[in-house]
Amino acid sequence: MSEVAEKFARITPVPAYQMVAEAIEREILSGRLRPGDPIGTEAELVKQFGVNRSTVREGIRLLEHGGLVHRDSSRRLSVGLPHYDRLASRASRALVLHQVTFRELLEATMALSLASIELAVMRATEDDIAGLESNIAATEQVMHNPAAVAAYDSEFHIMLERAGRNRVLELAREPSNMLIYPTTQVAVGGSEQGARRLIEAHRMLVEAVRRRDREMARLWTQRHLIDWRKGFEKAGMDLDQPIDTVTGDSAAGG
Amino acid sequence: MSEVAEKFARITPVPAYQMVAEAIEREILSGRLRPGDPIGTEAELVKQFGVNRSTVREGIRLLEHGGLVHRDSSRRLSVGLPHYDRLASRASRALVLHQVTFRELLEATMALSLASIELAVMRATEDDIAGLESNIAATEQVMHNPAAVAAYDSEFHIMLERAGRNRVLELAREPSNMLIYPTTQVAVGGSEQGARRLIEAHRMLVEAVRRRDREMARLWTQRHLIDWRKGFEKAGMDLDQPIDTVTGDSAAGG
DNA sequence: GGGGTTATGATTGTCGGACAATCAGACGCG
DNA sequence: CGCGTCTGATTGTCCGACAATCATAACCCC
Repeated sequence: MSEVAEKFARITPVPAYQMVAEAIEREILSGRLRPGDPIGTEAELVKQFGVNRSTVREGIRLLEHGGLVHRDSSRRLSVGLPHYDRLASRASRALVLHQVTFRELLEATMALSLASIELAVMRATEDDIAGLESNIAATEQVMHNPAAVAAYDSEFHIMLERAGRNRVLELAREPSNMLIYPTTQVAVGGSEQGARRLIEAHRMLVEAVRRRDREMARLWTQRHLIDWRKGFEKAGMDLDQPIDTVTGDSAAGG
Repeated sequence: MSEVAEKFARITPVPAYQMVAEAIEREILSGRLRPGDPIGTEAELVKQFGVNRSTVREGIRLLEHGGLVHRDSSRRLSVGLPHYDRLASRASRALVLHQVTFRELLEATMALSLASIELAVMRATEDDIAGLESNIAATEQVMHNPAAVAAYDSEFHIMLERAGRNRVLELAREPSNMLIYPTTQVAVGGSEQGARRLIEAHRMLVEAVRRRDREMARLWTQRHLIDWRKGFEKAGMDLDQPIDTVTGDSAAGG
């Protein structure tokens, strides 16, 4: 943006494997290749691009890693829809590397959750609500297991935001979701009181959604998150500390 | 979450190149390798892992693509901090592939911008404000060039959110930012009136930040986004249409 | 004829070796 | 000290090869 206009463009020799990747990527992004369409075999790509198989393979690896292409049963290549999870896991790793603090996570989650819940209040269907309720029931079953509670909590909020029918927000939330999960475990772990309050909050959130009561939904979202913070503080953690202790391989996912 | 406990774990033969990538990734994520640290040459990695160079290369390509490792001048490998841009570009590509609509983008942007601006009101420094002001000055210089205005607008909002000092939010916003940019160009393009209103809104936002006036900041953020939507509608686009028309290679970036 | 089994070919993952181009660093020269 | 040159190291790309696996077709048995 604020750069001086330079006389010559920078010379950047682009390696062949990268050109292979970009060529396929362009086809996909332009819509000429649609998700599910088969891409040729490696041998075919070798012929098409006129490069060696090693080069093709290096190029394909890039797309495969990014989720743009995907190997279904057997190992044939086909165009895939990169799911948010994949991007999210990478994004949350980046957040860990950047040493974000719990405070940042909390602030962002507060804003995103409030936005999500408002949309959910507007748009949730009966099916959405039924799903949320069965999640709550399942949570009650495992109330004594902090890890399981945290897992169901994570699922609950994902379902909730899906009910809001906004995929941009969904994608925006997911990296933080993955960071929240391990900390919820810590926050709930202390006492059974924690799990109880969590379930109550979930129940009130569903009730608010059912009544289309926006203010009630906002209120309980805030309470829920404040509880989360308190549980976290009670566990002796510092809000302004980077999140790198808790985040084990559990969040990595296959 | 809702799966039955199975007796045996699924058998997933992990290719060697992937193990190479994961091994290096673990070292980085665990902190034993810090950003900037050199990773060995390909030959060294070949010796360490006991696999062929082609295999090592395929593995490295993955990390390199994800930004976890990075080749500085010459082409030596070193650990890199994946910057949000890189993730964001991939995320916004995913959004396009999923055919999100302008309405989704607008809703999410509204929520995220309001959160950003509130933090910016709290935390912006004199330097931040000076930067924003010089951006506005620069925008005025190019008022007649919609593309340039859109570019400065994008920069403005990035600076604004950076002033909020919350990297989680920053990462959450960036994918949508990249989608907004091309549409701003469309929205402003119609009349010079559009650019004028945009600059006015920016000015009021900076003023609000300077006065630490949260309500004023929220108000002008909303106005700014409503203007954006109106400009967009005036250009004859449909809010509930997927965003795939405008999103050219301009957003891809090197 | 249908269901299971076996051969066959295609495809991928991995390997070893090779070479040109390029870069870092040493060397020599003015 | 600045400059060109040389040398070794490193990367990008290529070739050819082989075992393991998968898809498919041919086969056989009931």
